[in-house]
Amino acid sequence: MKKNNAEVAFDPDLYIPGQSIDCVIIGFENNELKILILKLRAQNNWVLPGGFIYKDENMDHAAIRVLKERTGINLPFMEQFKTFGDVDRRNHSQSLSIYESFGIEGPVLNWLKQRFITTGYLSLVEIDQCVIQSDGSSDEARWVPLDKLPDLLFDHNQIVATAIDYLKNQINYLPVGINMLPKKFTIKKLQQLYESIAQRPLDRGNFQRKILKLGILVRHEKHLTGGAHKAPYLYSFDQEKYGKLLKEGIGFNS
Amino acid sequence: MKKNNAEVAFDPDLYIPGQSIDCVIIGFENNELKILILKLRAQNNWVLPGGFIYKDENMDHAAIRVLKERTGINLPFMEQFKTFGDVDRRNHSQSLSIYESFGIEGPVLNWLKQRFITTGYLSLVEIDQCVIQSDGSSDEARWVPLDKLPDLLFDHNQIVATAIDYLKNQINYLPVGINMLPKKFTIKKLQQLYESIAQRPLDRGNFQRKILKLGILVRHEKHLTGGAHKAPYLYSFDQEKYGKLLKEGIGFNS
DNA sequence: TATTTAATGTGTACAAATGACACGGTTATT
DNA sequence: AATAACCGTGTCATTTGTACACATTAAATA
Repeated sequence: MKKNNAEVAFDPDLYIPGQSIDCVIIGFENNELKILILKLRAQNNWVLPGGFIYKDENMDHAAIRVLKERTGINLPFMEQFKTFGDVDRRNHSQSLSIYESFGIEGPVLNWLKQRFITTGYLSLVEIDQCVIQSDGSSDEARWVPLDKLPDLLFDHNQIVATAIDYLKNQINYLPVGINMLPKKFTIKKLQQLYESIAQRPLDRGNFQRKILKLGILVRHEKHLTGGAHKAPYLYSFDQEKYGKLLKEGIGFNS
Repeated sequence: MKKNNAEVAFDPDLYIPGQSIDCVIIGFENNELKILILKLRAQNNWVLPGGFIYKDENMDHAAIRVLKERTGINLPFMEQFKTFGDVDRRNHSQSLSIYESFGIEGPVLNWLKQRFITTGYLSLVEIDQCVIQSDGSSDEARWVPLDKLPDLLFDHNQIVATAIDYLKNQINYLPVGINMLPKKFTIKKLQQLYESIAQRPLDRGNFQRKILKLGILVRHEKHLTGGAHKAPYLYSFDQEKYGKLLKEGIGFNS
């Protein structure tokens, strides 16, 4: 089997053994939250974008780099949410067949066969702005709604669930709006985003009053829709004010 | 130098390399939060109770075992709060002199010299009930108020700070009262505990109303104080109700 | 041009929670 | 008997949450 660049370049000696990173990349499309998953090359196995940590690399940096390598997505920051350390979190026979299909053997195989503890990182992104470019380890990428997630490898379904739970809890401290929506958006879109995270409907009038009162939105010229109705205004975030506000938390009730 | 049991027994092959656990044990005494720290044997270096993970051991279990080994404290559960993965989180020359003073050399020394990523666990305890029994790695244990913490080794001060922050944030979901107070306690004590976590004074009347309304306290016979005043009532928790309530969260404002 | 449609801005009314403070009753000590 | 400090509860103004309503605006289209 022909080895591609990704395989040839993989030198386990460069990485911390037994420690990995998995990324939960969350976007918002069609009024629902979606997760980015990858199909491993030449297999029918779906996984989260993940990888290993260089021996001379901070873990937070590894999360950013790993995501960039696997998907081409370049983010300045990712949020650590939990470390998963159960012995049996990887199903061993499952792993073996994966490595086999990659044509992996010898010391590299042994390195990969060891037990791994993984740290979950999450990030909120605008799906439209993500141009997925695989490094060869996967041959398909897909944005999947939460309720349509397939069975992922290992404990990755649980990692996603934990991330979503974390997002829901930390909604007031994470840059939800500014990261997941296009620069300009309608208040309705923003409300729908909050609703899909909080998993409950919010009152339009109250939401509007509250979000405008925060003073973090800038109103723009009107939106030109194709609908037979008044076009909604477009807004964008006042980045500076938004950033300051996030530190104390935005007072939404999840 | 005579080797004690702890050293002789230490076989790095049993442990996952490069991965450690550090425990922030939080108690309440003299109306302030205190942290348990250990002084390394034959040194003037203070650290959090910490250790390594067996290759066939879940990480959550390792936290419980490590604490038991280092301090004799046996807890059924600990809460993971963050993983620390900066390259320079251990000061290297500092580490070396420590290992030297333990008489460590050869493969064990090399194993310990590697970079470590550590996962922080915290637990809330009743200080009176903790009988500290060292495994020999430390020769003194001390409960230190937060504002009097000395400089700890490595990034342990930062780990403590992160734990306290986590506790403050999760106050409504952690078994604060039931773990840190004796079985029977006065409402005033409970209030002081909450105040020391929230780091702000609470109104007595409102606190009393709120906590009683939760229906998780059982009132007992009166307290016999030595004070020249009406004795306060003693309460204990209705464990079952308290447990249920914690899942949805107790509505205190930190 | 008139009509339809949906977005917008605002009003209101009620419930619930918060926060600050106060009052009278209790009981061991002095 | 006086005192000290606790206990339970009351009050009341303020804020916040929640649900619903209504009039206005502007875009598309019939």
